[in-house]
Amino acid sequence: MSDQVRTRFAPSPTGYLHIGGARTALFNYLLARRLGGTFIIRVEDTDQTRNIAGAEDKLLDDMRWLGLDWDEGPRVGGDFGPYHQSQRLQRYQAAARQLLDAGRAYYAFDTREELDELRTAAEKAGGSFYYPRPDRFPSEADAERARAEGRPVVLRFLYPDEDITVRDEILGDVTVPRSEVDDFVILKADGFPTYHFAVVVDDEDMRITHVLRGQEHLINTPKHIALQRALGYRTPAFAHLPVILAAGGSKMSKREKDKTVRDAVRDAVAAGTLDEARVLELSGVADAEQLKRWRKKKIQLDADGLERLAAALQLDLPEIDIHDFRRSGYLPEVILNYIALLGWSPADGRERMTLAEMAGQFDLSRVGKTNARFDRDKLLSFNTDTVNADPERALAGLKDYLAVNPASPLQGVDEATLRTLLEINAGYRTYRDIEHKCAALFVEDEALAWDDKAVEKVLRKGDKAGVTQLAAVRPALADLADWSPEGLETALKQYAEQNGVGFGKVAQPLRVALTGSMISPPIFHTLSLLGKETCLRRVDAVVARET
RNA sequence: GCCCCCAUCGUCUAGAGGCCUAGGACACUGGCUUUUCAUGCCAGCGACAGGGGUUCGAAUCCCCUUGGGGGUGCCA
Repeated sequence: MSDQVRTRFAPSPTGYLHIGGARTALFNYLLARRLGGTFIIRVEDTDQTRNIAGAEDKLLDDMRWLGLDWDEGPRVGGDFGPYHQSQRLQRYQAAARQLLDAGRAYYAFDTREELDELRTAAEKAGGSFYYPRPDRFPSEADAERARAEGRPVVLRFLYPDEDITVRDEILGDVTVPRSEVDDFVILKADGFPTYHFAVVVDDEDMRITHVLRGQEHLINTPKHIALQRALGYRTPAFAHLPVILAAGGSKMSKREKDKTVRDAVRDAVAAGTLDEARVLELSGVADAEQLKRWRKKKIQLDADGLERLAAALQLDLPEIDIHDFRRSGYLPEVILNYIALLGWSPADGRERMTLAEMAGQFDLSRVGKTNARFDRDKLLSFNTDTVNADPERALAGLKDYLAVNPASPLQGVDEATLRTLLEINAGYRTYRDIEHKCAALFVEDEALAWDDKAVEKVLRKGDKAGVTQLAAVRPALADLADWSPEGLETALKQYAEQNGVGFGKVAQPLRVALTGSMISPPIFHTLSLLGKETCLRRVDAVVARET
């Protein structure tokens, strides 16, 4: 069938899969699945200065983790490859030759400096830069000469003298005036194609029928249409997706992480909990001068530096990349479900859907036009429900969480205990929550984090009532043989009753003494998991210290 | 500056001229459950940006204003 639907997701290997990229990938996936078509991944690695080693693998791993399987592309191959633009250079050169021969493209030799100058001048004059098309196009010999002289040689497209209308499946007809587009570069000086050119050639070669991408590409689309016409290609259907914005209304970007850390560092240094030298060491920047620049928002820290600082400050970084959400303890199907709703609403009005259910009813006509803000609370809510609904799924998810969080205190905990943890934490929101809540059960006594407010309120307040209570209940615990949650419950409730104290008066001091905080799993499980010996040791230590 | 896109509760959205005294979800507030934190259950609060038209009738159509977003690269 020649009208087989073919969609593609075309990321650049510059980092992890971004949440916005994931949404674009998802919609392309859903459209292909819904229409019984083919979903393709193509790697757009034409900017040699921006490619990051290892990024492609991470990106594809994130796609796999999400469950967005592709039918053609890297790792799986296909009949329309290669699927890396860097391996398709001959194709672009051939297409460029075709345009050159047809008089639809011409050589240009301007240097960066010359172009910058023209741009600045145009800006000063209050207008947009517009490449001045020469009266006579340089010849092949001129190009040779320029090359010999060491000038950059690029190829520019002769943009047609007409307004071009994009028929967008979501936005409707959008006309971009001819005056807004100039003779843009299609082949760079290094012989690589520009994005605009590569996209057009590849989409044709790969028989792409539907191009779904972010709205930031809308203005570029006339360039692609003009190119397609000049080359005699088909023009696929276009659909420009609304942008996903951060809660504050700006674009979701790594900058948010930077800001979070910068603010926290400032506060910590002011409070004296973190010193300058340590900041410099953790940040990973070369010297104090660079650190100063970072403080002034002139530069951004790299991911590792941000991670180290966040860890030192016990700070949770805002999630931006899919990998961030994975590390924070969200389930992939939840993320997909949530981001699908950012811009799309199913006809049946349901909100909770599996990938297959979404694919069963995805429809471009139900994709909205307005930008959507990312709401972590709603994502959290979805995750809470999903993770608490299916114990087996939750266990697998927890194992995955541990696989990407090597420093987790839960590392090395056996499966039976993990199951118990899941059970006694029923109602948890993310795996990170379980980790926070249960860390005290798996760290050494010396490593316990003491919450001053908890100690004050539960142990010291009222003439050390809590400490007194601890000392009083201690013998009962020491005498107890059955250290199971049930045995503990029987014994402790009996103790409370016999001594005429509210159960909370017994449980809370124990909680703080054993975990250093007012937040923990149910008290009987906390005791049981910790083991009798550890419990008595921690109680004794607190009683000794606070008396 | 110029060009393009957008505009319903705090947020995501339903709504395609009368079905809307505008529905749902999340958040928020109050109550209940509870040994902590969560979860759960119940109830409540809460929007058609403003102004002009068109029409018997407008959240829905048109125009203007305002606001938001995007673009203006040999980045994608």
